[in-house]
Amino acid sequence: MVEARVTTLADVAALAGVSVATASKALNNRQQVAPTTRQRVVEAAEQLRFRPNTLAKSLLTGRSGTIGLVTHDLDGRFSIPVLMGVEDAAGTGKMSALLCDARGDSLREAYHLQALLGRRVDGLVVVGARPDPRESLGRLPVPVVYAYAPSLDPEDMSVTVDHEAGGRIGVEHLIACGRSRIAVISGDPAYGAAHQRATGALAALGAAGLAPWGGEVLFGSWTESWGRSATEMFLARPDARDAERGIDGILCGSDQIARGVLDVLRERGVAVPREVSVVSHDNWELFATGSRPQLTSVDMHLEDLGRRAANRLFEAIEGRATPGIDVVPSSLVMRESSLPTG
Amino acid sequence: MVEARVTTLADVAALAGVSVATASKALNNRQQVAPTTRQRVVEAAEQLRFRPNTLAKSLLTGRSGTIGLVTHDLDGRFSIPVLMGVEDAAGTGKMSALLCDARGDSLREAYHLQALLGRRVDGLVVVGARPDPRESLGRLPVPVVYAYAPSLDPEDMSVTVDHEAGGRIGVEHLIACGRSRIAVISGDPAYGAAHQRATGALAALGAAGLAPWGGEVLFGSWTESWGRSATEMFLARPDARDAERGIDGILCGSDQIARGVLDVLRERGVAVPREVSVVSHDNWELFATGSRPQLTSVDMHLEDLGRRAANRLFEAIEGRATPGIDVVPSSLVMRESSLPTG
DNA sequence: TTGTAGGCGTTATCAT
DNA sequence: ATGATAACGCCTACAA
Repeated sequence: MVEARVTTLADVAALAGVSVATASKALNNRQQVAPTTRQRVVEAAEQLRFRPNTLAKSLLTGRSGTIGLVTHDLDGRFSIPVLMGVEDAAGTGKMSALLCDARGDSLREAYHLQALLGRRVDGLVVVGARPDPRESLGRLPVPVVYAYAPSLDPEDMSVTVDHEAGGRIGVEHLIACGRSRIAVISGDPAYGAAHQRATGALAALGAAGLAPWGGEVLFGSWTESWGRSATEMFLARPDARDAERGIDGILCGSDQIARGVLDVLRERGVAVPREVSVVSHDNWELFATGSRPQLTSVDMHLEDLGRRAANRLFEAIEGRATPGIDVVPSSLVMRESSLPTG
Repeated sequence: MVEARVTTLADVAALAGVSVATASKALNNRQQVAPTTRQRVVEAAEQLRFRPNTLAKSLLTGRSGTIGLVTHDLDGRFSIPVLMGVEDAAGTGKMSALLCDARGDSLREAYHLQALLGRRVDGLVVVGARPDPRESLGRLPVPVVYAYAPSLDPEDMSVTVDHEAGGRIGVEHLIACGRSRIAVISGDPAYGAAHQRATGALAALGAAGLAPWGGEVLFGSWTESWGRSATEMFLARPDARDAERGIDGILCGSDQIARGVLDVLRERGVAVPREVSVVSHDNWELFATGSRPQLTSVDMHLEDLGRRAANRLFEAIEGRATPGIDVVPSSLVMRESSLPTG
C-alpha cells in the first residue's frame, strides 16, 4: 500500500477557511468558537483524515505521553504478564509504551536507557528477569518503577512478589488438606525466590509443629527433570510409602517441577491427590491445567503486579511519588492435585 | 529518586559560551567548528548530562525513529518470538518500538492505531494471534508489515510461515526414519494452520505412496488432553500394535499435543522412538525438551520471521517497499523422539 | 569559525 | 468569535 501525505493542522484550517488557531480550538473543544465554524473544521479534519502530531504537542508541554519499558527476558515466562499489566494500565489512559529488551545485559540496558530518555519518556518501568533484587539505576530525570525484581535502593519505587508468603500459603493449604508429612522440592538455589519460598514453607511447617518430610528442602533447578529426580530420590527411601510415616504431600517450587513430580508419582502408582497431595508455584495455566491431575498452584498475580507498577509510575509522573517496595500478595488457585480436607 | 531538570541545548551552549547553532554543530560532528570550541561544548554537554530531545528532531525531519508494534496475543506463545525478532532488528539500528496489545479486538486495534499514528511512527508491524490471514488495515500514511498472520490483500507486505511445508517436513523425516504407518494428529480445525499442516503431511505421504494410518487425519484442539485422547483412540483399534500393520510413527500438530501423545504411549508401554517415532510442531523448547524422550519438532523460526518483518519494514520506510508475502521456511529440530534410520 | 534566522506542528496568549 | 504571534528544542541554510 502506498503512503499518503500526512495532513497537518494548517491543511485543515485552509480547507475550513479559518486560521490554525481557530482550527486548533475547534478540534480541542475550546468554548470560544462558533458552532458552525467548529462544524466546518471538524468536517475538514475528517475529510483530510487529520491526526494531530503528538510530537509537536509534546515539545510544547514537555510530556511525551510515553513510558519506557525495559525488560530483561522478553522470552521468559515472567516478564510477559508484567508487561501485559503495564500495557493494560497504560492503554486505558493515553499513555503508550516503548519496549526494550536488555536481555540481562547492563550495557544494553544503559544503551536503551539513553534512547528512551532521548525520546523523553515520562517515566520508566524496569522489569527484571528474575525476582532477585537488582542495582538501582540511580538518579534519572524521570521516575522509575522496578517491577518483579525490586531495586536494592529502598528509596526507589519497586513492586515485587512475596515469595516467602507463597511458600507459606502452599504449605498451609496442604496442612488444611490434612497432610502432615510434607516434602518440599524447591528450584535453583541461585535464585533468591527458591530460598524464600523454602523459608516460607519451613515457617508454616514449624508453626504447625512439623518438619519437612525427609528432613530438609531439596534444591535443584526449575525443570521437570529435576522434579522427576527429586521425586525418585524421595521414593527411594524405605519409608516413603509407609502408611504411617510416608510422604502425603509435596510442595514444588514451580509448575514445571510439579509436572515432573506428577509424572513419576503416576509411574510408581502413587495416587494423587489421595495418597499424596501436590501443590506448586507459578500457576502457569498451560502446565497447571495440562497435567493429570490438574495442579493446585500459587499464583503471583504478575499482571496485577504490572498494573500496580504502571499506576505507581503514573502517580509519580503526576508528582506523587511513593518510594519503597510494594508487595503484591500471592494466592492459591485450587485444582485437583490437592483435595481440600479428606 | 527525585527528578532533575532536563537540560536543553541552550543550556549547553550557554555554559560553553557559544550559540546554540555552534553547540549543535559541535555535538553533531559538523566540520565547521574549532577543535577547542568543540571540546568546550562536549564538556559542557557531559557536565549537564545533555541528551538531545529526539522529539524536536523528529518534528524537523519528519521521522520519529519509532515503529509501532501491534500484537494480538501478548500472552500467547507466538507473538513473543516475533516481537523479539522485531525488537532485535530495531535495536541494532536506532529505531525504538511502541508496543500495543489489541487482544484480537479490531476496535482496540483501531484505537491503538490512532495513538501510534498520532505519535508519528515511521511504520507498523502487525502481529497476528493466529496464522490465519487477516483483513488488511488498508491505506495508511505509513508502511505496514503483517507478521505471522498475513494480510488478505496481496498488495500488502506480509511475512508468514509455510505450514504446509512444515507438515511435509515432519512426514518426510518420519519416512526417512523408516516409518511407513504414520498417524497424523492435528490441532484445532478452526485454524488454517491445522489444515495446512495436515495437507502438507498428506502430500508427503502420498508422494511416498502412503496414506495416513487410520485412514484420516484427526482434528481436535491444541492441547495435551487432545493428544492423549487421540492416542487412546488410535490404540483402541485392534491392529494398532500389530507388528505388520500397527502404527510406527505419529505426526503431531503441536508440542503440547505430542506431549499428551507421549504420556499415553508410555503408559501403554509403547517404546518411543523404537516402536513408534513421534514428530511434532512448534519446537517450544520448554515442552520439547522437558518431555521423555525429548521431542523432534518442526521449528517455525519465529524470531527470524520477526527480524525479516522488521527489515522489510525498514526498507519500506526508506522507500523500497516490496509488496507480497514473504514465507519463512520451517526446519526440523531433531531430538530423541524420532531416531534417524533404524 | 561563529552567529542569526527560519521552520518543523501544535497550543496558549493576547489582540482584534 | 477569530486571528496573529510566540514558544517548545533542534537543525540547517545563510550571513557575518
